[in-house]
Amino acid sequence: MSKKQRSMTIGTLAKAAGMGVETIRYYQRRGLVAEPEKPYGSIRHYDDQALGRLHFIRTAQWLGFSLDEIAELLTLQDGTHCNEARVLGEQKLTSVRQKIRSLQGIEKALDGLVQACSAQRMNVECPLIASLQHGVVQYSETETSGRSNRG
Amino acid sequence: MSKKQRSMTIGTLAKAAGMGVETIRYYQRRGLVAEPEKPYGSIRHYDDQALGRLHFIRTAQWLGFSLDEIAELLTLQDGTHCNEARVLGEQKLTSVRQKIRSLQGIEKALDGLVQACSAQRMNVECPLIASLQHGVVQYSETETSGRSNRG
DNA sequence: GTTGATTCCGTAGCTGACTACGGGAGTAAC
DNA sequence: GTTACTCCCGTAGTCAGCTACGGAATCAAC
Repeated sequence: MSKKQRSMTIGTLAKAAGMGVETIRYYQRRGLVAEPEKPYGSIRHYDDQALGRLHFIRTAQWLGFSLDEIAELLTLQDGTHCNEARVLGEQKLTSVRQKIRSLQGIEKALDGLVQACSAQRMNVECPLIASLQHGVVQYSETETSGRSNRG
Repeated sequence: MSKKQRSMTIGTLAKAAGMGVETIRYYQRRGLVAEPEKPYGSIRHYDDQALGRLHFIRTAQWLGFSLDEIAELLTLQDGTHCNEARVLGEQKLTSVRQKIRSLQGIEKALDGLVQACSAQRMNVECPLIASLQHGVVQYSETETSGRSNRG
């Protein structure tokens, strides 16, 4: 059960984790990964636990968690806060499903417009442009792309 | 067929379009909407065409177009470039469908984890946290959320 | 004719997640 | 023992799409 305990420099660690050195240093500044002690006048060394932490972050990011949320997840890391973790997961799941619904609305609208464009032959007006101009597209106010997608 | 040609100040226009004055001025700087002539020592006035332009931008944004892409769409505005517009629409449609697929993968993974958390009763380890730690979640490398979603 | 809101305009700040730069120190290869 | 890479560290820049600030001019109401 004991993984080999490599001792890596930050560059090696970055390569192993598939990310840049600067990214790791950025996570350190954000407090997401620890900065190991620096031997007197030497260079820091990282072990597989550090690598595991980076995988944790990557996977959580993929699941849609922000770095702030990941920091929160990491405080629950001892595994004894399953309820809290589950709540965070459920919230994320809700927002993911919301995004999917929004995107499906967009897909439908866009598909209709593209198909109308393909069908159009001799008409002067382009259906896609026309619908943007005249507001034919009806969208539900559940934003996904475009403005204020940083909330 | 003639819409009433209101003459609006930028504030009124902003209200009508449901956006802030600063946003409109930002679009002007980006060249997305024109800045009307300013009467000698007076204030600029906007008509319904300007409002239409803002609706165009909003709707295109909702469809997933960036402001740069919208600028491109606006050059096709005369309606005679249906092919070009359709190609842009198809590209966007492809990326929207890609995003949906990614999100569905995420939804599935997250749903599994949340359900495992709900089912878990006396076990010490939280399934969500554990899977982040040990990399149980397998994700396809079609990124949607998280890192480098600014490409 | 004064108060108070709005416009004008340039410039600067915000968010999130990086990414780059620069200069000095440490380390590895030959 | 020199060359060339890598590390360290702080600070600053990037991207997209806004949002805010500040000071002067203009306009609307009373």
